[in-house]
Amino acid sequence: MTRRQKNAAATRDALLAAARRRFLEESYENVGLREIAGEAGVDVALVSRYFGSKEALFREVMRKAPSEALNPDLSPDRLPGWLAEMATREDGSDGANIERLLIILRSASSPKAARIVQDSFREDVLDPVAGLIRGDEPEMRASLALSLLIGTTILRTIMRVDAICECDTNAVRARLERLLAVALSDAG
Amino acid sequence: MTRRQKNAAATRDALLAAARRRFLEESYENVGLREIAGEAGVDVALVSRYFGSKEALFREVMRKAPSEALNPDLSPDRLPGWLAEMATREDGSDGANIERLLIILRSASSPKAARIVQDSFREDVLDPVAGLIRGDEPEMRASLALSLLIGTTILRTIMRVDAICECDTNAVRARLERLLAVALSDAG
DNA sequence: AGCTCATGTCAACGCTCGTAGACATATAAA
DNA sequence: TTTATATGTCTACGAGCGTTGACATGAGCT
Repeated sequence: MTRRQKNAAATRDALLAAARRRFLEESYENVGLREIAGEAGVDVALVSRYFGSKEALFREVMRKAPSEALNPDLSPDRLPGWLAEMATREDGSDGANIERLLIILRSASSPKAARIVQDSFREDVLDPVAGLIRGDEPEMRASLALSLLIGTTILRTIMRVDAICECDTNAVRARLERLLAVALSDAG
Repeated sequence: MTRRQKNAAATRDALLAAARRRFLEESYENVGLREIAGEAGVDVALVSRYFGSKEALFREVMRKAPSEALNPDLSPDRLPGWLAEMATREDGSDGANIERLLIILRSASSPKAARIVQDSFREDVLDPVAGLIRGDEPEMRASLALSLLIGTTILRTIMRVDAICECDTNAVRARLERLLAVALSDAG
């Protein structure tokens, strides 16, 4: 029984998209290839054919994940507001920018994905933010700011803490923005 | 071949200790019962006998994990310094206090451990900290402060970010303490 | 139309996992 | 010393995993 039309590129894209959706909601080990293939409406074997291995598929997901998150044109002054908005954005709206970070956090403790995830964090998240910062020890200050983004993301998405999820988003955002400004500030 | 002396309590403790050590370094799914039993110098089947199931063993690890982390006698003024010190403590020293949080973070995205982990975070981490805070919306402010602790812990332990790991610890701690004070402050 | 190769499906392999039950043996009571 | 029970070991099951190779079939060229 062959139901699917034959279109290699479309199939590859469907697999990639399904994989991204799944890896966004569960960790590397907890997403099965049959699950991904099923969501893409395709047989499992095609993962091997098009990507070689599960690890390679995951790497490709990371490579293709939206990274407009880190707009290098952003001026340093607007960085706190922008990070705060990203951290408090509702799931419904265009949260695509934070997708990469979420995938990273979900699979951070998966041995086979750890390296990929660490590299992606460094290259695609930490370095761009640090690059926007002037003054001493930009990496350290960027790390502290990103700690806030990471922490709130985990509390909201994984721990489901109501005080962050269901409260007045504007209040949280304002507080967060102030915190981020302090974290990024040049004052030692 | 029966090498081990027969001592139920000691064996149970050995299994529990080995499980805690493993769960501290890898996520729920990535730690096998054979691995734990091996580290305890015991056969796998004893896990079933003494704890019933892997999930029950994990629950017991959570139940027994050190929770002096959250000293309820701590005065609110000292909270920022205490949290900052916990976040920057070297691995070598007595980092036992942060063990529970690390286990929580490692297995947060493991479906079978998620519930246990979420409950433990709420009861053993968030509530105690929020209980120390006066003023409006203590849970929200506690969440923001804990976001910093969570974020820096992930960057240090899982992402291995040098800017946080290998830099001048005192500088990071001072900055962190200042941030935590802002996060916890009553000012809206 | 007929041929051909890319594309998709299917079945199965080897492995590891959590778990269970039969078996062996050290310990303690009789 | 003999017996009984708690304790530890061994084997194996069934399920799920990633991966592979053989097989089917549709699309496009001649």
